[in-house]
Amino acid sequence: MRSIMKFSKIPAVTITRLSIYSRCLEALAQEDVKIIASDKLAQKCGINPAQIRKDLAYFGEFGIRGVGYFVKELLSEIQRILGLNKTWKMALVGIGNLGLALVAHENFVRQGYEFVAVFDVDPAKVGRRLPSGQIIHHVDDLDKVVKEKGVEIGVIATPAGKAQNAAHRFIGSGVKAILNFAPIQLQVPEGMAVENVDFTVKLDNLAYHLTMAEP
Amino acid sequence: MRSIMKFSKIPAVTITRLSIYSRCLEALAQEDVKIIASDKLAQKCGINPAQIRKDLAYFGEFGIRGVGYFVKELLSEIQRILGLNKTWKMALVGIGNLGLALVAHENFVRQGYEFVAVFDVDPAKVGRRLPSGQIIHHVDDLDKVVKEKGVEIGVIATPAGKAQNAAHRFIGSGVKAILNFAPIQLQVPEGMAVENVDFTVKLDNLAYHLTMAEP
DNA sequence: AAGAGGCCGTGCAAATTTTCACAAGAATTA
DNA sequence: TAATTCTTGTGAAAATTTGCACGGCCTCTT
Repeated sequence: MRSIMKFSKIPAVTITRLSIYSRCLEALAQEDVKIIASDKLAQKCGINPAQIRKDLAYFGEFGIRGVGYFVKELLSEIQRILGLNKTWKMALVGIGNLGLALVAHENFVRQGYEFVAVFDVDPAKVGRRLPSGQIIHHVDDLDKVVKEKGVEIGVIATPAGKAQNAAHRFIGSGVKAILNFAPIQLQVPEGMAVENVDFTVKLDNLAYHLTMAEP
Repeated sequence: MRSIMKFSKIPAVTITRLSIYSRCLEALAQEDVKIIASDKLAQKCGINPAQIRKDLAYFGEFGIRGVGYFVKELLSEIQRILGLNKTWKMALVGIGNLGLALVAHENFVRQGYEFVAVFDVDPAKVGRRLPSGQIIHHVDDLDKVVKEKGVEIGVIATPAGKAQNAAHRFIGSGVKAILNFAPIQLQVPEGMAVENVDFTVKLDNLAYHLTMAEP
């Protein structure tokens, strides 16, 4: 199955939606809902029901006709598809306000993501230990520490000016995926996966909406 | 012009890209670049040059054939389109690690966004003043304070369980746009704009990529 | 002043993504 | 067992989005 999937192209939006479905299913499981139909799930997610069924169809058949989907089962299938049946090791560069908040964020751990190393350039910070336990390393040691700890995902929470440099270090140390909070477009080689989290882009969307919606 | 635009449908992705162009243009202005061609800008943004020209074409003609775009001029036009020629007033609910980081984040101010009020439910927090100056109000006073201060955008940084409640309060007080950091799909009435910032969705994309790219 | 080279704006085709609509399978009832 | 009622999985159509390719305008050179 995996080997087939690997060559068929699945839209990025589908993966994003799978992730959203999993959030909804988690909530449903919490409420002790056993079975759900695509219509109901769609309503919860604000998505067309056919879309849900089609997204799932890329990966197999998980429902029962006339019945729906078993919540727990579907959740677990989606998590398997996304690759969440393991703990992913992350490293963070940039221990500012945002960086600290990220490390302290408990959602990550619940979802199977863990910060195993943190870095900064500020000599005043290097060597200190965070409340969550990690010792702050200097960015110059990134390559060494990343390899030692087997980091798989790099997280960049530096100011914009330092972000590309951080990216280069991650690239050099063999990390293949980067989550970037800096408001710039990182230049990375083919095959690297980069996801940007840019609050101000989202705010700009809202500002545009408000501006257009005005009377 | 505005009144024409209001009825023609512009794709949400276009707005998002405009926002990205503006980040790139800001960087170029910083480097004192005066003029840029769509090809160069496209390269910087990782986007097709025709796409850029087409996105801009929704709103007018901003370039000079045979020459390119004046960086500062185009930047200012895009900012005008997005509605950034004013300061937007935001309110934050949820003064946890993430909330604190957001309030302290200097990028917002630079981009024309300002937190004019902050809220929490924790009695231990209510009444205290943040380093950035805002006094923490109780969420029960949200309606009153939001109306007093003329808040236009609500930001939710609560745990998932409290997010829908926060949204209801914003809706009730007449706020028409919400930036949601909680990992749930908010239920809101027609006409409200909601943008979600969900780190773990982005991480799931990376996890999927890494899983699929494996040998 | 004419010619050459560069780049924007845009019609049109291609590709992608979403949505519809229905056959097929599962449970429930008579 | 047959009829009824659900809801999935999926082809095919519709809608949207992207990318090409070229006419037209601008500047610079000769």
